[in-house]
Amino acid sequence: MQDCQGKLMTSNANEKCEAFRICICEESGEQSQKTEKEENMADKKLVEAITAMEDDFAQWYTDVVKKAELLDYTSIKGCMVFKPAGYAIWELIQRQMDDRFKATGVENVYLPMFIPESLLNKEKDHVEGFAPEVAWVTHGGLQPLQERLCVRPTSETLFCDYYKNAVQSYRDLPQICNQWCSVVRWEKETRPFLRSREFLWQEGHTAHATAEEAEERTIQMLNVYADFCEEVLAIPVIKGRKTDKEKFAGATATYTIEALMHDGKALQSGTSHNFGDGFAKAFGIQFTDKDNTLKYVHQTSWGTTTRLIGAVIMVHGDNSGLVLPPRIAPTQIMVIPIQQKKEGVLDKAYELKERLGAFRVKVDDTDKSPGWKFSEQEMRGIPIRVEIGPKDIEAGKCVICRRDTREKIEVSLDEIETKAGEILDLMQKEMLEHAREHREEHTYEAKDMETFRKLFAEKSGFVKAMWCGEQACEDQIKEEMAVTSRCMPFEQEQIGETCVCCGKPAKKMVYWGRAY
RNA sequence: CGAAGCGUGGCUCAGUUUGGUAGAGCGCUGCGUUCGGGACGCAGAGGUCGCAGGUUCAAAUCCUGUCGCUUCGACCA
Repeated sequence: MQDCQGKLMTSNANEKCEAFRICICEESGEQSQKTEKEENMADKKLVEAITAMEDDFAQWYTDVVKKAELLDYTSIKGCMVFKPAGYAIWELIQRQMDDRFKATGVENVYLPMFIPESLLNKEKDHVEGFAPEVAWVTHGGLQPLQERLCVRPTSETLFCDYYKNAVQSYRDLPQICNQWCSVVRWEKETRPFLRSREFLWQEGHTAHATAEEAEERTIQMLNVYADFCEEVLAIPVIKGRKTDKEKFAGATATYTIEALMHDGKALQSGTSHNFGDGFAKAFGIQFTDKDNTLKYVHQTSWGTTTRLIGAVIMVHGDNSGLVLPPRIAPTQIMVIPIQQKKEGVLDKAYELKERLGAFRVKVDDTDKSPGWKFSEQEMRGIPIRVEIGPKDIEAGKCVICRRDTREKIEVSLDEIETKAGEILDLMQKEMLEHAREHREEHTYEAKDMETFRKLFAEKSGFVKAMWCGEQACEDQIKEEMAVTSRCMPFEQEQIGETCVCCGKPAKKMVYWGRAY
């Protein structure tokens, strides 16, 4: 402890102070009052490393992204380097989501990244929605192009162009395709993972013989997303339908999953659209049905993006950095040897790694101090670490420390595989529970405008309130307090009889919030 | 697109007001001592100061222009 005090004074590597403080509280409760002075200093110095989320959530977010080495900026605004730690998370998301897609009959395809302007222009609402943010290719080599090409902001038009030829008969339906790719939207303001000019995503596009079948697929994929978020990302979501004001350009209905971040702001985490036959009519996608009549197909599209990584950061992270749910943690277990130069310590660490081979496990055998390695593991969000040193080896045990609770658990070396598995499972489960508790605590109800205003002035979170269905009320609420309707949830509650804004008879209960 | 801030070794920044031999800490390399919550010593390497003009005997510093990044708003995944 004296040692650390000394370090506090002389070092400007700061996170250790926070870590030290927490360690004291854990190991011996009665010592907590003696360190008030140290705590002040620790709090002050910590700010330089990872900004406390209570002080400045946006800065905390950026700090975590940098400290966990997920991304790097490049010389182009809004275009990021996904570093190994960041890309590995995306790969795990991709793999697990893709498995769930395939289980519902989805096939993967790949379409070009360029869209001729004339093709983009075919569906009026669609082009109006995206025109302000498309990037254009005007030259091929040194020659100007006859027709400029848009870099896809989304691929509805390309899929339509493809389906137009691929679909002739009812026997060619349904078409259930998905592609993993990147798209470009020239955003003014960019933020790592949440809003970049080029981003990675998947976009599913389907064509069906009937409206019912299209609607069924739209909802089915929304459910896939919701289950994925909860089971894999440990993020609880609200499933619902977007109002007309918020729906996708060109869609007849947009469904969404909405998640609540730690700072109480909402994040649209995935959308599923039903296009009806609007695109089919604009693009002429017709088929001959069993009754020998020509019909238009009914289409859907659905997408999720690397924004999900931003959601994970903002739902689970804390002031020591990233906290990853085990299922998407590129490294689930970090084995940290103590006094690794002592005979047999490293060998034991490698042996543990072998035995934990069922998990994604690494040994930190760098020559950094153990304290450094602990902080590093925490900033990177690695779910559990295994501390192993001479004392442990002698006692035939090791210490497992959980990232989310920082609980230290002594485990006999004989049962490390089972224990590690149990702890990871428990952590995955409890992270979802904690996120759900947080959302419940930050979900409010308003029956009248006064309460509604007060809630958004004083609290941060979702507010459930009734709505008449008129866009005028949405506009007024947005104008007045920068709050938007997040969705009309599938699970409706009758909070009141009248619209929170205008007082006319209410049609739907709506989740309102400030969004990312 | 509006507002603010910032461009100086890999990183964070000082130096710019008042022009005069490019600095610090961290990181990096080597050797040694350490190791249960960001250890320490010694020795090293590394920068045409965002870019382009201009003023001057002399520019990181003054002038003009330009490019870029970050944050906050409006718009959007």
